[in-house]
This record gives sequence, C-alpha cells and structure tokens, in this order.
Amino acid sequence: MAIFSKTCEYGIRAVFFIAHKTAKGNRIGIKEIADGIDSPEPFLAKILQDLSRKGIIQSFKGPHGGFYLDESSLNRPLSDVVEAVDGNSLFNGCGLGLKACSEINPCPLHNQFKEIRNSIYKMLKDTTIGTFNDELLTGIFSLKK
Amino acid sequence: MAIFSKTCEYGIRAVFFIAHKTAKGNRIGIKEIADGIDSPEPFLAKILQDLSRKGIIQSFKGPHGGFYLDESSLNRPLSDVVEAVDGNSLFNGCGLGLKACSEINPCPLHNQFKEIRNSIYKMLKDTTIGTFNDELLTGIFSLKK
DNA sequence: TCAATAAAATACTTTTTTATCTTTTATTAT
DNA sequence: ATAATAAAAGATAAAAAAGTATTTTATTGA
Repeated sequence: MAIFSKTCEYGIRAVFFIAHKTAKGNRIGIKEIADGIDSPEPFLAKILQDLSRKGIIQSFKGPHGGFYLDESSLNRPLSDVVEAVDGNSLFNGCGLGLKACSEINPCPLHNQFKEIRNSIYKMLKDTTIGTFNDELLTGIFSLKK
Repeated sequence: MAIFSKTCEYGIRAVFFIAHKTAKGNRIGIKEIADGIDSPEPFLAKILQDLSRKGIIQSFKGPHGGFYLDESSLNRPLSDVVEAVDGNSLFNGCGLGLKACSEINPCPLHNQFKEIRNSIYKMLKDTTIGTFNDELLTGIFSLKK
C-alpha cells in the first residue's frame, strides 16, 4: 500500500507541474500536463476537472484555454489537495480501521498513529502548491518516472 | 485513504487478539477471532491462512485446533505482519508514486517522505505482536468498533 | 455565423480489493 | 474405522479504484 491513492499521486504531481508551468499568467493543456507527469491523460482529466470544480485549481475552456493557478491557489497547502481527493481519513482515521477509536476508546496503536498522522498533516500543511516552483525550474526535482 | 489495506488492518488486529487470547499455550478458532475483532469470518480466514503459510502465526487442524503463537512469533515486530500482507512499499516507495524516485532523482517531497516512512517503520519495528498482551487483558484497548 | 480548440460531463471497461461459498485435508475422540 | 472438528484450499461474487471513450459546452478568431 502506498500512502496516497493513484488519483491523489497524480493530483499532487499535476498541481506542482501546473504551478511551475503557469508561473507567468499563461495556461497549460491537459495533454502537456499528462505528458509532463507521466499519467494517463483521460484519467488525469477527470482528476483535474474535480479539483477545478472544488476551486483548488483554475481552468478556462476554448482556444488558449487550459489549467492554471491564481495567486491564492498557489499558496494553498498540499493538504487541501489531498483532502479534496482522498478525504481526511489519512489525517484523522484510526490506523487499525476502527470507527470508534478515540482517546477514551483507543486501539493499541492509537497514540503512535496520532504522532504519525500529525507529522503527515504538518508536512502537507507546511508545503504549498507553489513551494517548489524555483527548484522545478532548475530541474533538480522529478515529477515523472 | 487509510495507511494500511483492510487486509492488513484485520491482520494486525487479529495477531494482537490471538496473542492475548493464547498466552497460556491454548488455541483459538477463526470464529472467535472474527467475532473478537469484528471482521468478516471467511475473509479473515484467508488472511490468517496466508500469515500461517508465511510462518507469522501458527495453526493446527482438527478438534481443539485453531490459531496460536509460539514464543518467537510473539516477539516478531509488527513490521513483519505489515510486510507479509501489504509488502514493503509503505517503507520504501515514493510518496508521489514515482518508480525511479531516489536520492539522485528525487521527487519534490522525497526528503519529507523519507522521514515519515522512517517513523512509520520505526514504530512498527519497535512494537511486537505480544507488546500489548497485558493491556489487552485489562481491557483498556479496543480491537473492535 | 462558423470552424477550431479545449475543458466538462457522461457512460463505460478493466483491474484490484474485499468478501463469500464450497470442498478438501488433517486431527481427535469414540 | 468412523464421526466430529477445524483449518486449508479453491472457486466465485460484489464493490471500489483505475483507466478509456464519447458527447457536450464554452470560448475564440476568422
């Protein structure tokens, strides 16, 4: 098992890619994004449509249309993307799958998981969609392969 | 998305349950385990057969048969259970799903995920199947609901 | 207005995960 | 030996996730 669903992995890679490709007000098409992050195009289209509907990214139809990010979207934490796609069970669900697990009715690993969930949440909250724009321009980070 | 698959959640809950129910040399049947951890019985049977085949737990057929744990199984780290069921991608896979992600070809979140994976691994390595036997006897921990 | 462009929406297929059901094998006690 | 017990094995089924294809809507520029 991976931490995120495939949908979420593609979604995060896509928002990073869109961020660094549309830094100066332009837009980018689904084909180029899918190619840039090595994902199946029609599947990614659905993911981005969903993120667009939820206001996480922006889009525009027609010629010279495409996906882009406005200023406030660039500053969104990655946790918003994850929550939009995978929900918030990663941040507050029980590690052993118990619905009623809580401080007063804990599973054996309750406290251990609380720490881990918090560190995942903190990491995603402290990283914005635009965080890596500079580094992506220099090519030191990979979003495909 | 949860951290573990359903299969793995049931597996971990089951080994904890078997550990505390068979502390004094006896065995426990699949029905009682499924009931004790609130899991679908035939599905759990599959999981336990697999764990038994892999030597993570022990079993015995026939009257008074059932599942149990020998001394060395009780001292196994939980990471062995997780690895047997979900594989080791949780411990060494890329958070963004990139096959070739590594120190020399990192994804943007490579270092952040390394820390998180390490803390998950450490937690599972430091916890053995028998770790909670005493606490489970007192009923302070829940394995169902 | 019309053709071209590109995302949105919808419907569908495949694969994987989760779950169930049936038959077989091993063991015990009578 | 035989009947009862309980896990092992195998075959199927249902649900969810991943992926594809087709049609519709919005926008632009000629």
